[in-house]
Amino acid sequence: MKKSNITTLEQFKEKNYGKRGTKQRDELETGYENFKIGALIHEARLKKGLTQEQLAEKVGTTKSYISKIENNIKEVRLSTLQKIVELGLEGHLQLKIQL
Amino acid sequence: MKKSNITTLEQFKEKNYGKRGTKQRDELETGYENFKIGALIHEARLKKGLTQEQLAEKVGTTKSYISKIENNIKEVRLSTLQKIVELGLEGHLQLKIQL
DNA sequence: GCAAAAGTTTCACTAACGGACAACATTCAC
DNA sequence: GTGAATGTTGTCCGTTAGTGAAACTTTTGC
Repeated sequence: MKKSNITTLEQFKEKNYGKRGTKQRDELETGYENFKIGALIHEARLKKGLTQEQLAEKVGTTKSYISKIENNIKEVRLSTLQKIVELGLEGHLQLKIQL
Repeated sequence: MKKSNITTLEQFKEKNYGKRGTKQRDELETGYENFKIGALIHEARLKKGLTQEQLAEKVGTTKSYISKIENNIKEVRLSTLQKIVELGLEGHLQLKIQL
């Protein structure tokens, strides 16, 4: 495990993604493209300061699967994506259609 | 086809969903839940004044499948949802994660 | 440089699901 | 009521999302 002068998760997140409550810190969005979902999850995971293994455990899957999703090797099912976001990232998934 | 005093599609859409450019007319969003995606597509389709069959044809699928999606009998694949939104509804799909 | 942690890739496997097709039901205009 | 248009439902099948474990590579701390 990497050691640094940062001791709390909050410090980590604030340093890398700004203070809590800012859009930059709390919100991640993308126009949908297959190959961007991986990046979305990847970023969200880092913002939460989690390793793939930790995320996997919270969701009830394996780190190898998380890796494949982040690298867009497997397409995620919407229901699985929801599990990852809600259980793993403790966030909320939102869907928007612009006509 | 139902006949009425409305003669153009634009009139239909304006009457039922407001003027172009308004949020009410152009935007549909939902916190992700399985059973809400159907309603989202259903609403978007009506806003566009399309039948299930017309939508299906534009996307390259069948009306029976569209029906099942709208009624939440089948979960849509993300890639298929994208096709429906972009090809069928001529809209744009957006995905957001709230942490 | 070394070791440990984190991430990637491969392989084998299969239950579950997406999506097609055709038949059926409903709604609507007249 | 009747017929045409629209929407729903049952059945079926090929594809694939997801598992699990192991081997491998990259990154990191010291």
